[in-house]
Amino acid sequence: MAEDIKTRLIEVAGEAFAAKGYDSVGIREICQKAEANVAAVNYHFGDKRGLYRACLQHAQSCRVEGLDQPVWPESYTAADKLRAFIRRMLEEKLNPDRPEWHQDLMLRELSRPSETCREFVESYIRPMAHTLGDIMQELFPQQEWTQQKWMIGFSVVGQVLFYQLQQPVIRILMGDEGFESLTVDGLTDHITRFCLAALGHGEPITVEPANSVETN
Amino acid sequence: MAEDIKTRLIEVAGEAFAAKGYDSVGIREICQKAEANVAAVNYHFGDKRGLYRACLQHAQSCRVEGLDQPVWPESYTAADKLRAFIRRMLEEKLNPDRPEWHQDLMLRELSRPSETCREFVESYIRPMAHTLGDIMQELFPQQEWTQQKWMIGFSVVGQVLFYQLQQPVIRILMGDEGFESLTVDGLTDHITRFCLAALGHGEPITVEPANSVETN
DNA sequence: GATTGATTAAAACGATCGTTTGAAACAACT
DNA sequence: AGTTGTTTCAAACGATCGTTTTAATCAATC
Repeated sequence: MAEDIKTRLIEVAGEAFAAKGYDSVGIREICQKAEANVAAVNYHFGDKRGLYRACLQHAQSCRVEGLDQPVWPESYTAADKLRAFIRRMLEEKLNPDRPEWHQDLMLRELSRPSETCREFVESYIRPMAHTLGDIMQELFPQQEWTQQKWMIGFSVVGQVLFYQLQQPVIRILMGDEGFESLTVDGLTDHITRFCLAALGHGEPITVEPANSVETN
Repeated sequence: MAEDIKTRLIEVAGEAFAAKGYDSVGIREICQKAEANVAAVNYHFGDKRGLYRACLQHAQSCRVEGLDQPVWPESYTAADKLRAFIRRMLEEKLNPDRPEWHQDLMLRELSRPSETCREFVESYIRPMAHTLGDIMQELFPQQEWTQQKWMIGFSVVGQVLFYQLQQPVIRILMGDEGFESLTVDGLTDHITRFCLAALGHGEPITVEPANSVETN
């Protein structure tokens, strides 16, 4: 566990907030896990809301690089960029160097309208949308940015986010072994080919016979 | 407002639970809006959790027909069925006859593992997955049901759910007018064509020049 | 009209919530 | 050693939580 109390509190509280929600976590529960006194929260963060804000800020500051202003290799085609974009989104959830609660907390904040939500969208989501929009522009150079391109972007991101937001459902539907047979490589490949084919920039999905994993 | 207190409590509490979460809503707040006494909750539902369960049950019992065991017209091709499936999923959110909180509450319950979540998946989601699986089977008759077909199904559903789960983000990204320019018809058409093209059962998406709505 | 059972109402219960208090512990410097 | 400023601690604060209690109200039956 971390040495200083402020860090410990943020890590413990962030995980709890992400898992159960702001109101469902008491500061006594947090402080007990963080081996701190209850007054530590108010002393270091002002109040509970301040601790929550600190968690959110910490999660945002640790976000994965490469989604907002990525630097692609020269040789990359638009298809390669799309594949890299999708992979990085998927990796963001599974990155072992980063606690899971970071993105969980941010996704929780994004799911309901608030001032924090707006700030997050502008500083975090909007650049991603711009990156994806540039890739789209490369796929359809002659066109303007219309409602349809928003929908295409949402089709890409929606597929990726499904595996992060609906994890419990997937686990029940596919079973534990079926769920754990999903890999970043496999998902990246599927989603990328699915999207490219839909956009006329790749061969349609070909269904292959049952492989080693039987998911019934 | 409804006549009997039990119904009023369920409607008021369900809306609040769906919007803010179980722990963030007090029974005094609920009873005030429902014009009931605080003791009414414990009298009619045992305790707060009982009221919550009643809300969940009510939401589930009012679910839209046609997703679990749909009856397609004889003339429908697999593509037609897929389109109808997607449309009904989209309509489920926008159905004016049904309060929004019904699906919001269910989606909230589905987002975290619990016994209720498992029951919901088995009674509500699994049949939908089966319906979608049958459509897939019709598109690829010779194949067996493998991990890949799960991923294809998730690609379909993920696109639809995005518009329900990420509504605040979409609203901020596209702006209010841009968001409100999205129609069930338009979304159904886009997602259906996107999926069919990806699966090699339709022409790829063609990007058209800017239409009447400028969403920048 | 009295009685019975079901429902509503006001008040209070103990528990827990976020927060504050005031003193103790600690470190750094004169 | 003494002083100063910072951090930690146990205890308690008032407020609110879900729940219970007790009495009042109502409807129906004898």
